Amino acid sequence: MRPNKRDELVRKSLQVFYRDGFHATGMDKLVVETGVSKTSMYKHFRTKEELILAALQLRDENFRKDFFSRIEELADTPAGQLLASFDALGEWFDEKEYRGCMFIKAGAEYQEIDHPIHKQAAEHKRILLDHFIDLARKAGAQDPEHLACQIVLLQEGAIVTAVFLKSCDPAGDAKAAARVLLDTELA
Amino acid sequence: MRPNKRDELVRKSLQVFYRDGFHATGMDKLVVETGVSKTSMYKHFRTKEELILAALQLRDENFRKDFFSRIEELADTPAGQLLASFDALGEWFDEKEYRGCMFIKAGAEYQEIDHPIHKQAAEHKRILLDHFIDLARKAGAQDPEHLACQIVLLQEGAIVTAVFLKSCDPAGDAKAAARVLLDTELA
DNA sequence: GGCAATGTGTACCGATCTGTAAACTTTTGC
DNA sequence: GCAAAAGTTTACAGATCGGTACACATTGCC
Repeated sequence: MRPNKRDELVRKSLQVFYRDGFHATGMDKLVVETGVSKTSMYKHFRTKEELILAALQLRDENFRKDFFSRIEELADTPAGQLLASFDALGEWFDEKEYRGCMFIKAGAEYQEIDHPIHKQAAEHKRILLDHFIDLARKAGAQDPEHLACQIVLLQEGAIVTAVFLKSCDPAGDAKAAARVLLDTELA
Repeated sequence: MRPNKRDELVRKSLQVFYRDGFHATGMDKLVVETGVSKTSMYKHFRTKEELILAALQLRDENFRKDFFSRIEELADTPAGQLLASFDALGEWFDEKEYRGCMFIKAGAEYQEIDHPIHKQAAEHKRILLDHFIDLARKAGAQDPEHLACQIVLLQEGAIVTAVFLKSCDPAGDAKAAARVLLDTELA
């Protein structure tokens, strides 16, 4: 089984885009950082945009897999998993390579709502929300959608705040808030 | 009192940066959009980065002035103002030019924590947090800092979510969550 | 062995990037 | 009224942008 060059290209491009941003990363830099020749890149992807979309798709798959499986490791009840999501986020924030959410940044650099990159970022957020709506329903919430939206608001807020205010404890504060909301909703 | 060209340049550059992003906005585009010649721009600002910093400073001043004064219009008690912040955000989200938070986007495009632009964005967030800590204290919270952090998490989450999930009601959901947290903290 | 797929290096295209030079025009203060 | 300040146009420098052309090397498979 040979290591597919295409996958390697996407995997490493993802790292560079995450570290340096999309507009700030030129194709020449990717040639150096990925070790894949430009000719080869353009055989796999017709444009830089297509490469970005592939990188975002990989990120989406990896993030959801890691995030959800970590949550399930940390708790085994739906309500517990809703809360455990903040512990999983906290672990992420503590990684020294943490640079915020790739999809928030993608949406920030490609702002037109019809832009494929923006739409892909929005879809990622939508899938996450749906997952937590499902968890909220299983937890027995009176209004699962409402509760899940609030949980997601706290998650997004923590993700953003963890970038700017390292002195705070966004994951801890968000978890405490989520616990109050959860108790209120399940009461 | 002649309209200062420099201020006009910063004001219009701010709009373009907000609409199109920082890396995606070249100086030549700014020449066209602001009507100020490039030579004149570089007389006022030695680099593009300095212009961005000036634009962010203007944004910081305007945002805080508008946000805080709107909050005080909507409520006259500290607790009421904490909640009213979400109504003010909701009004902002409904503007058709809404494109998310300028400082989140600045931090996303300039990610190194030592970068002047990143630091300026972080400072803006810090000032906002301090303001809400003050409000929480005046509202009689047991732990003003903790409550304010949670309020801010909800605000940031709503700001981000309003970009991606227009179908939801981030401001309303966040306000409802804030009310629960406030009642718990003041009980 | 041989062929096709997949990869490579290098050189290049036109456009755009930030930033500068020089000569000229308008506005402003006194 | 006049000089300094502030603004303008035009042109350009050097680098980098996304993307392509072409000739050559490596690999997997039968």
